[in-house]
Formats: sequence, structure tokens, C-alpha cells
Amino acid sequence: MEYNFNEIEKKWQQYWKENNVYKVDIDDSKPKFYVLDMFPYPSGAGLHVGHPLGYIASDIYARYKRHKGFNVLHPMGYDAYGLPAEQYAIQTGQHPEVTTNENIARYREQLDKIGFSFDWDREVRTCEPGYYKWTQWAFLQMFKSYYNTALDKARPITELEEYFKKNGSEGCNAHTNAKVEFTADEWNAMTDAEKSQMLMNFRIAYLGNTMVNWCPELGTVLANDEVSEGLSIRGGHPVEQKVMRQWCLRVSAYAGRLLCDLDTIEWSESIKETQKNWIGYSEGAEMLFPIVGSDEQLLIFTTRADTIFGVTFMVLAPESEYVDQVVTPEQREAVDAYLNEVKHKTERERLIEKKVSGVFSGSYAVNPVTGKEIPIYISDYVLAGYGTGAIMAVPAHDSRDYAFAKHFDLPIIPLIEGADISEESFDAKDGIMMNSSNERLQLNGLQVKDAIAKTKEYIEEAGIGKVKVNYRLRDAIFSRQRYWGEPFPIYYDEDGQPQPLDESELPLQLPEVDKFLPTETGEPPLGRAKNWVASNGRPLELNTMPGFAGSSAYYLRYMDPHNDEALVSKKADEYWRQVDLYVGGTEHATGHLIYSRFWNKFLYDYGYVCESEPFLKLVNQGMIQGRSNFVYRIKNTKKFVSFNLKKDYDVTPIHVDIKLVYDDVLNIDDFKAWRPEFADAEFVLEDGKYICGWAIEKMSKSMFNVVNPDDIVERYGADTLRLNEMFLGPIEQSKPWDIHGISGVSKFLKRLWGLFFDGDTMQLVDEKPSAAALKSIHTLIKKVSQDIEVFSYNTSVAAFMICSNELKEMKCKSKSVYRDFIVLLAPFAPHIAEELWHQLGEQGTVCNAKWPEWNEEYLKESMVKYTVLFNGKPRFNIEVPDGTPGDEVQKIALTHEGAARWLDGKQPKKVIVVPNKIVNVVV
RNA sequence: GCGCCUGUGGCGAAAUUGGUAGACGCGCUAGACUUAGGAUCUAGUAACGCAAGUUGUGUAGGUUCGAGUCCUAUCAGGCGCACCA
Repeated sequence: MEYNFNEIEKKWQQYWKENNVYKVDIDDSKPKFYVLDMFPYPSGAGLHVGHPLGYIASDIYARYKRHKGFNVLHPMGYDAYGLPAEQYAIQTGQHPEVTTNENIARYREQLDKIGFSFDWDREVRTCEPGYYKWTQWAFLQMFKSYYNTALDKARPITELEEYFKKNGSEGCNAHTNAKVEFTADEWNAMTDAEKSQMLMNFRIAYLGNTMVNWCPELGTVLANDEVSEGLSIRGGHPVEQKVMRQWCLRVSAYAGRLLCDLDTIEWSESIKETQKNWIGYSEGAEMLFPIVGSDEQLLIFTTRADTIFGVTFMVLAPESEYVDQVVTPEQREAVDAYLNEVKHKTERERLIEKKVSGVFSGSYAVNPVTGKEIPIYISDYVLAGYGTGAIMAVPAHDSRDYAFAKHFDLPIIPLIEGADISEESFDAKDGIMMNSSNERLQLNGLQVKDAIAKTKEYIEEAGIGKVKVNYRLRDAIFSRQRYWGEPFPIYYDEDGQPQPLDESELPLQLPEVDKFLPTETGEPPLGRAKNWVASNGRPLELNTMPGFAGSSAYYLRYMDPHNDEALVSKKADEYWRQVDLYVGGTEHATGHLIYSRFWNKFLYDYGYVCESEPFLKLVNQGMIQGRSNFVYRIKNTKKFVSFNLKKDYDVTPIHVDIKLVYDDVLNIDDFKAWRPEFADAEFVLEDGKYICGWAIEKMSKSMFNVVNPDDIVERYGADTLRLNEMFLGPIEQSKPWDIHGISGVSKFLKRLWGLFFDGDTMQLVDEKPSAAALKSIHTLIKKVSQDIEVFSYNTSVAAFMICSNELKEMKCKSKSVYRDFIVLLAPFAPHIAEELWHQLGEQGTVCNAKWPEWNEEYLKESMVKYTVLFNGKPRFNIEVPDGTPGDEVQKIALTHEGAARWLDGKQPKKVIVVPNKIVNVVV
């Protein structure tokens, strides 16, 4: 019988579907396990062979856990809102919903061919009202909450209103970026609109005037993680800094917890490190510097409190609120000119120029420790958004201050012994302090570390500042001027204040529009919708939510996807709790993986979920790159020259579709037929062949290097595809797709099939396996069981090959051995395993078969290694047959050629043979 | 600049965590069988050498009876953050 994978795979995929083999429900009799993939954005290009890499890895783990008796939740869905569908809609007029659904159908078809064990009854799509109702619901909860820094959790905003009524802002523990102070009387005297505006400073979801990343090309604002080096991640368009009134999420309130809780989860060090960098913890002090001739004081943040004696000037960010207070009339003109200049530079221009610029404000501040008066400058090297937007400048020990001081010819006072500051500043936090003592504070002679601690202590005592932690993490900008996203459940009242819709009005459905472009007056596309008003007739918000909104809690929805009453029921949440294993790429490190953690923590604060972290273990699969092929056209001709001859010509490399190439040899006829302009191409061949060049590049349509998994499944079968993807190398590593290796995997499955059949008849029998066969299969059981736990799938595949070769060699015909083999193989290659399982006469599905346990007895080596120690020090090793009695081992050890050297002619006083393979000789 | 990760045959990679480096697969070489192929099977394949042998895990040191593995320095590549005080 032939191994007809196409037939077998179709047959069993059908069987699994009809028998709901992968359907899962709450079952208190079994331990649960939740295995999740990052759900895909269904793009028009379909899946390529890179996409399933992570899905296969997680599917193996999910199947393995089922064999081990766990109740496994393994769902899949679609992150359906996104820019590409909308861009396509703008170009074609096609509704994004239509293209999205078409793409989803295509994805589903492709996924189904690979034989995943998803429970499709739990599928979610972020663009469906039944799903986004809960995205909107969560937003409403955030709108109605503030962050209590004393309790360190979210609380209802009504509690804060009560507090303001009684106490004003004095002593309130609400997280805010605004500097607002008011008394209870002042609060009570406010109008509703004023109160509403004031509360915006505290809500977790708030409408705020913030500096945003505005992308004119895309016509929308972008979050920080959607921008890199002044360009949008998607499309690479320039991004400007601009103050706009936008919805934001107070992610920064959770910075401390997002950082600390990284220690409680099992993620790779590198991705934890990325998040740590992104959150950007820094411990320092805030200090007050009085302004000469004013009651105002400058509040600055520093991590180098120890350098207080070296402060020779102060610097304010151009956007700082202090600017107006410190500018003197004489300097007004110069300052305004500078501010204007800065305003017209984009972030990118500022970064590229790296030119020292700034202006003197005319005012002076007083160093609170030395009492010296120092000038206050304004410069764009100080950022408004970090710390307090004002710094104390210590040119001797900060390179930026140093450059500024040199440029404006300001004094530089060295504070660390032996530091050479003639050419550059000494930034290291290391050395002995000097020039740093007076009657108030004595730091001379201290190590920097101790000086920092002592200064902090002093400034708290003296009441000139306090110890403070700062984070780099900013609030997330949460609105987009786009159509294809979740509408905000917000309307605007008579005063123009945003108000929440009642929860009973959810979901607020995305309205129809005639075009997917902004309105003529520049409003977002929802401005085109007719009757876009709340049930009370008031106008609704025109922005929509960003892409990460829908993906922030989808893992919770899978637990209870059809629930109309709640995001997830208490029962489902308490059973499934959190994702035990999450598999996906690293590209979401500072986006989705931060937002989800934030979102989950917010829900946790209110007890909507019972775990404070959403993803317990995270595995990042690498990217699969494409291998592109090139032909080389001789410039200004229709001639193409073969790879190894191209050095003799002036050539242009051109991407050629990899479908026209086999083993880097071009199929010339196919090439001519590929494009009309190549129809009359001529070729300079080598050895009668045209050899193409190649390069490893990202897999993409434009490079003609996309490999479609459907083609691989068609030609080699899904099981071979699965095994090959796992065999390519470690799952975390990025690697090029390599079709060459697939023949090895393909051969393995064919040979395995061959072991079962002699012609058309099953040749396996019920017989007692030999010791060698037992050893072989139990080695495999142990290896595969251990490998799966640590995601070392590539070595598992190797182990399967070794074992099958051994069984073949020893002509093992025992059914029981092969039965175990098949169960082990089932997570990796489920179709062939299922077929062979039935061929063996087993009942049910192999997916539910019990995972075999290995027996150490069968694994015993024929030779055992002993380490021989002399007086406790290991000296050499000996090998003896397994089961050799102790005194025999001792004799062999002492007659070993190495023994004489350590015995040095003496007789051993005592020899101890330890069962854990150590021989200790006491001389 | 700060932080993290990775360096092993022609290639993808293994290495029981300090104990025979290169498992397994690709490729290559030779042979067998053939319906002559991009099929299947058998043997070989780190380098140098006819051999015994010698040298080999980016480079240079160190610890150890023993180092791909641990320590120090250095080089190369990848990733993250970056005028963050």
C-alpha cells in the first residue's frame, strides 16, 4: 500500500471535524491547559509558510497536553480591524468588511489543510458587534475609573468626586500628569462642565491634549510603538509631533506593576528586557530650585543628586510651563524667536541635526545646597514629556550638559577625583567625590553610590525635594481618525463634554458611510455617517479605536465566546484563568504585549478576571525568511547572464519568481512566458544552464519569494510540512525557508509507512518486543516527552528518524512498539498517526490516546561510566559493564593506567564505590 | 552611548548542562538497481595526512584531571532603547 497523504489527510480532517474531536468545555474532573497563538490579521496575501511556524509549535504542545490528560483550550480567531483593509477600501470602494471576510475565508481554508487542533466553535473576530461590544465595555469601565496610587489599583471615578467634594485636591491619591490644585469649595463651585473637564485629568481612559504622533500621509495619529525613528512602522511615512485632543489610556499609571510583575511570568529574557527598556524605570530625586526675585520654584528631576555641587546652570524644555514665568522682558524677543524655531522643526529634524541650541531666559535660580545663583536656559535637548521638563545641568558629568556648556561658555566644575574633563564629560557613576562639601552637606571622599544616597537623604530632611521614581512609559494614544475600527461608546453633551453611553446601548455598531475618507471639513470618516447620534439625539464620537483595542482582551473572550452578559463569566474565568502558553512573534513586545498586560490588570483591579497577568509563559517563534532568486540582465540589452559569468558584464539584478527556478537553475521557457518583456530574452549560459543568484530576504510578494503552504501540502502533505517546519531549527530562531531539507522528512514518513506494510498487508504482529526494541522506543519516549516540554522540536524529529531506523534495522514487528511510536508522533504528524493507529486496529482517535511513559529499566546502558576521585578530587573516568559488582569496579579503577600517578606507590587506605557512579580513593 | 542575545563542518543544526564535539537532515562522493530520474537502496563524508597520528567549537588568556559549555578581555553579527537628565 502506498502512503497516499492527500487522501489520508483529507479523510481524517473530515473525521475530526464531524466528531468534534477538538471541541472543549469546562470539565472540573480534568486539569486545564490554555494554549494560545497570536491571532492573525487576515491580509489579502494569504498565509505563507512562515505563518504556520508558531501555530504548528503550539499545536504540538496542545496535542501533547491532551495526551497527558489535560483539558486543553486551543482556540483561533482573527484580528480583523486594521489599516490595509481600509486602504484597499479607499482605493476600490469595496467595504472593508467584505474584503476582511473574504480574507478570513481564505485563511481558514489554508489553516484547515495543515491539520490544527483548534476548537473553531470558539472563533472570535474583532470586527463583529458581539465581540467589540466587550471592547467598548472595557473602554467604558476605564472611562469611569481613576488610578488610586495609594491602593495601587483602579477605582470608580465617583469615589474621587466624593473626595473632591470634601477635601478638594489636597492629599488626593489619584494618578495624573496635570498639575492641578483646588479646594473643596472651589470644586463645589464648579459647573458640571468644569467638573467634567477636571475629571479628565484623572480618568484611566481620558480625552487629553497631548503631544501626538501625527502622520499626515495616513491621516491619523499613531501610538509610540507604531512609530520608529520618525517614520510610521506601516508604510514608512513621516510622522510629526503635534498637540491634539485625543483619547488616551493611562497606561503610565500601571508602569510600576507592569515592570515588577515581569518577574512573575515565564518569558524569554530578551523580551522582558525589551519591555523593561520600554517602561524605562529610573530612580532619582525631585528637587526645588528657587527662582531669584520670584516666589516660584523650579522643580527638576535628577538621578545624580550627588552632583548638586557641580550645577552651573538650569535648562527648561521649550514647552515647559515654567518658561513664561522665568523669561525677563529683555530676553522675551530672543526666547520667542527660539521657541518659534523649535516649533517648526520635526522630531526627525531635531534628531538628525544634533546641533546644540538654546537661549538664556534672563532669570537665575538658586542652588538650594550651595546658595549660588545660576542662569536658567531654554533648550530643546530637554524633553517636556519626561520628568518635570526641567533639569539641573552638571556639565562635568553629563555629556549633553557638557556640550551645552562648551557652546555657551558656561563654567564646568569637576566633582570626581581623577576625572579628566578637558575633552569630554565623565558620565560614569563611579569614583570618589570632591569639590562637594560645605556646612550643609559633606560628600567629599565618598563613593558616587554613597554620595547619591546621602544627598537624597539630605534633600528630604532639608525639605528641598523628595526621592522619586520616573518611568519612560507614556500613556497610550487611543483614538484614530479612521473608519475601520471600534466606535467609541461616547457622545457629547450640550456643553461639548464627552459622556459615556449606557451599557445597555452596547454594542454601538459601526455605521455605514458613503466613502471611507475624511469629510470635506477634515473630520474623520464617521463624520459622513447619517444619524450618527446617541439615543438621546446627541452627537457621537467620530474617532475609532486603534488596532490594539480588539486584541487586548481576546484571550479572555475565547474562554466564553458566546456570552452576552459578560466579557467572560466568572465560572469560565475561574476555570481557564490565564493563558498557560502563548506563542507569537517578538514584534508585539512593546505594543500588544504591553497593552494586554495593562488591560488585564485593569480588569483584575475590579475582579473581572482572577489573574493579574494574562500570559504565563511566552514563546517567541522566529521569522521564516524567503530565499529570493535573481537573474542578471546585461545593461541596455535583452541578454541575461548566468550567475558565475556576470562579473564580466555590467548587469542589473532582477528578482525572478522562485517558481521558475529549481535548485538555482532557471527554467528558461517558463521565464520567457512569465512576462511579455522577457519573451525574446537571450541568455549567456554556463554548462548549458542558467544559474540564478540568491539572497535571504523577507518573504513578500514584491520579491517573488513567497512559498504558499498549500503548495507544500499538495506536493508533500501536511504532516511533512509540519515536521519540516519543526526540523528547520530551534523554534525561537529566524531562518530561511529551505525546501531542500523537506526530502529528508518526506523520506522518513514514507519509510515509517513502509515498516507497517508488506505490499498491501499489515506486517506487524502481536509479539513481545526484544530488549533492543524496548530500549529504542523507550529512549524515544523519554526524548520526545522531555523535548516537547522545552520546545526542542527539532531534536524530537531527529529522534523519530533515529528510532525508526533502529526498528527497521532490527526488523521489529511488534505492534505494541509501533503503537507507542504513533502516539508520540501524533502531535507532530497527526494525519499519518491517525491512519496508522486505525491500521493497527485501535479504536477512537489517536488524539485521545494516553501518552506512553518511559521505563528507566529498559534504558540501562551496557557500559556504565564511573568517575574516579583521589582524596575527593576527580581524576579520571573508567567504563565498566553494567551490573559489575563494587569490588570489581574498585579493582578496575586501581589498575587503570591513571591510578599509578595518583597512588604514587602508596597503598590506598580506603576505596569507596558510590552508587551514583563515583569511585573515591583515599590515599 | 546604554542594555540584551548569538558566534560549532559546504549548509540547517546536535551535544545527557563540565565528561568520546559535529547526533539527525540536506548537500557531496562512490556503488547497486533500474522504466535513466529532481526515484529507491548501500557505504563514506570536520580539516591535514598513504598511515599511525595531529589540529579543531570567532580571537586571546584563565579556572579544572577534563571546557563548545564556567570566568576575563577582545572581535563580528543580530535585536531593543536612545538628547529619558
